[in-house]
Amino acid sequence: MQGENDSDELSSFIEKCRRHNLKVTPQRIAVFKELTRSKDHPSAAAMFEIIRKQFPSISFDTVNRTLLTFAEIGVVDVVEGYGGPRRFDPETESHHHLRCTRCDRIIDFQCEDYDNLAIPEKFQRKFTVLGKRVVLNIICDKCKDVAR
Amino acid sequence: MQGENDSDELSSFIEKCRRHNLKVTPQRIAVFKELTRSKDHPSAAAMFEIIRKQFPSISFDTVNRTLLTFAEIGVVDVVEGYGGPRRFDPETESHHHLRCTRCDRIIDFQCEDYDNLAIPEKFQRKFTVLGKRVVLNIICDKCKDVAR
DNA sequence: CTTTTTGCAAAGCGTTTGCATTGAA
DNA sequence: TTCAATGCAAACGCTTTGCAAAAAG
Repeated sequence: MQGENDSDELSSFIEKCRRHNLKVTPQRIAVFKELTRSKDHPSAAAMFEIIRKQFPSISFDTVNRTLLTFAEIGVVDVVEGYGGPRRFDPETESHHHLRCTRCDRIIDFQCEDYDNLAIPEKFQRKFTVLGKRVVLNIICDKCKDVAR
Repeated sequence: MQGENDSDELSSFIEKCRRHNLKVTPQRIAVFKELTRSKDHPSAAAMFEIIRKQFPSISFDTVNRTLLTFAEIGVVDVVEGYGGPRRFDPETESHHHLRCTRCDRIIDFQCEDYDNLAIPEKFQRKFTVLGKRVVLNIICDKCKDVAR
């Protein structure tokens, strides 16, 4: 059953590539599969380190470019950062973020109240509103106890 | 009256420096004054370009380091970014952001409904919650009409 | 066969660091 | 007089670019 889901996801990914005239290469499949596996918000470098274990000949460059390409077609999102390397979010459905200001960990969460937040009408008139996100800045459980 | 506010702000800035054992240098004052003037979300480079007009001998380095120091003591915030240079927010009171996904412009706005959003109790228990922000992703008025 | 993608290397930004000099307190 | 801050230059990290070789369609 999990196998079914995986291959469904893979098929619709391949379909998406076709729609965008992107060739389906082993490298792109490897990056995609790692994205579906990830529950994190990895940088390109982090993705590269994981993927190269299974695919030693892949280059950092390809991983990075693939992630940027995927961001353009909506396979990943780029998440908000505060100075470090660009980070990607495999979860493209609407959700919200806890962000530890000490260690930069980002934790996804769902919240209906936040999803249902009204967007002020004046903004809808003036702009094209693509989406919204609530970010809660926190000091996470791991960092809270560490002396400074 | 505006002058009164300015010198009030300056005095409390100087006071803040003293509390944090920071020396009050002409460079720091120049950066601070430019911050109070700014309604934008400038990068260190942008701040440098503006400040050097009034203070030609200041170095990029000092501007950058000063902004980082100010971020530590709460004179500025670092705002969420999506890959470009780190950007600073002179407005440190609670507010929310419109963010154009095309040109990266950030527009501040106030919204009581958003300010009043409850923070899920489970997060308050597990973490130290420092603050929250709603980010609305938009295509801004200037970018909307530009052909792509 | 054509066109995109890959891997590599170099270049390009932006940020950070080390250090001698300067200046605030 | 002391110690932090500044300016400069070099180092560093991350991202982007150009290009020849390889692979997808």
